[in-house]
Amino acid sequence: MDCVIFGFNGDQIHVLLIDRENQLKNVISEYALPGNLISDDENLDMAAERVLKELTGLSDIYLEQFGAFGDPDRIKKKEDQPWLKAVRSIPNARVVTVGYYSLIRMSNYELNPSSFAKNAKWMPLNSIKKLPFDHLKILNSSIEYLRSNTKIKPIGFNLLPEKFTLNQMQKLYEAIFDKKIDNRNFRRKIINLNILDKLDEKQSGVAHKPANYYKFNEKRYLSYLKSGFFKFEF
Amino acid sequence: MDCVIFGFNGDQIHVLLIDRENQLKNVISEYALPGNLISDDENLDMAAERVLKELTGLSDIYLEQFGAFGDPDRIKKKEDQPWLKAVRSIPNARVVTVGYYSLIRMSNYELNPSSFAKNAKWMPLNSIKKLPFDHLKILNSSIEYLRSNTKIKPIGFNLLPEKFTLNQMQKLYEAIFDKKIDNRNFRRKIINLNILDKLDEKQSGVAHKPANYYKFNEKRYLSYLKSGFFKFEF
DNA sequence: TGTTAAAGCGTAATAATGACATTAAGTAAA
DNA sequence: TTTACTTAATGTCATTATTACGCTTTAACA
Repeated sequence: MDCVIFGFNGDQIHVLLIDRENQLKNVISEYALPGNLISDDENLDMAAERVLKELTGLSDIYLEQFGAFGDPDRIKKKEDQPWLKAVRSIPNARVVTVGYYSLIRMSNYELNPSSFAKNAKWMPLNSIKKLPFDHLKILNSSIEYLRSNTKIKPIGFNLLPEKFTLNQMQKLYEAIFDKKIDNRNFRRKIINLNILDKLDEKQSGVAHKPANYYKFNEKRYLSYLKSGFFKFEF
Repeated sequence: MDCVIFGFNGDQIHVLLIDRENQLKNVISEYALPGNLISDDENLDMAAERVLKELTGLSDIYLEQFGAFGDPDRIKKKEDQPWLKAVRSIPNARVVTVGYYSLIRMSNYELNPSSFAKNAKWMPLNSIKKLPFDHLKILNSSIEYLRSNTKIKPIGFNLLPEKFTLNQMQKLYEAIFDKKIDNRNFRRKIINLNILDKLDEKQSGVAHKPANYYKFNEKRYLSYLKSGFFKFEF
């Protein structure tokens, strides 16, 4: 099971990668998607939750399965062999992996490091060019999934701060779709969905007109998240 | 790997189920989703294609992965034990399965039976109440997936005859969404998508105004199918 | 030749979308 | 204290999409 953990810092989408064992620094990429084997007494979702918890200390986070990957040669790259030999009891065993993706608030993670955390790192999505095994394929697949999901389900709850401005939210959507959005149309659309509550609070200390803060109306957010439809395109 | 193979007969959605070994007729449900283990030299998609081919003789059919299922107790139901013992070398081994779904023209299948085929059977979706293992869960998940997919991608290419009337197509959509659709609005919408070519041919022998036949414009159909957006709701 | 049944056209009211420009509210610098 | 700067926030119009309908057409068949 492998996890693609997306985070947002107000500007760019990032992905949480873990540093592999130190002695293997000579392999092409030292960073990989966090993942783990599934133990006998847990189901797939539980395994994904466990990895996320161990890594970030967070639970109750949005987590969704987006695909299974089982090319016979997914662990056959030459440069991956040393690591496999060091870590796996049967290095060449056929392994099928299930991909999960999660959306988390980067700041949350930075505030709650856990045992694993010192070996993990946020990487800007755009800068990730190499990953071991088929992790690049898995990552690309997760992005595709994230995009098409974002078109039909609300997101942001786990990516934005508790209170946020509409502009921050717009930036998030722009980062995901890699596309500029008209601010007036964005506002109209997001507000008409009725998933946001306008707070009685403004930015302060900024050298321009302060923006109003909003928060998600959790009830409506969740009902959209489940029942599912929703069209969000620009 | 398990396959949910949907078929349409002009009226109801059906699912292709296979009869399990004869000696086990005393188990609660004799029919199950077709599936197979994945062999060492094939990837997941290939395994699904193989099962579909063996079962129906068809290839080049729409086939999509919709999820992985790995509850530790998915093969622990009491009534499933005799079958497992008879068929599996390690009956209690933890097994994760990957679900694929496929859409095929029922008539095509009936015309091209193959080795397996005599043990397989089309069941109307609505009548399937019991299945072994977690196959009911897998089936339900596939239906959900089919529905939400149908909202954003064209379907019908593999479910309808080569030539079909708009009414047949409408019936298909009505069957999938289990909902009546206004015929005038349906027509307008589907026609404006530009995925249909109107043929110079009509129904004959019907006791009412004969309907025009249409076929899919494969090029545009495929481009929608891949690039993906599209909104089809009523 | 009239009855029946589905095909297929049309339209009017309403809702959603896309494209576009200006004013408002703060800080900071002159 | 005035001015410059920066981002927030709002409004409108033309176009397109949606919903909810009614009516005419074309065949078979009695």
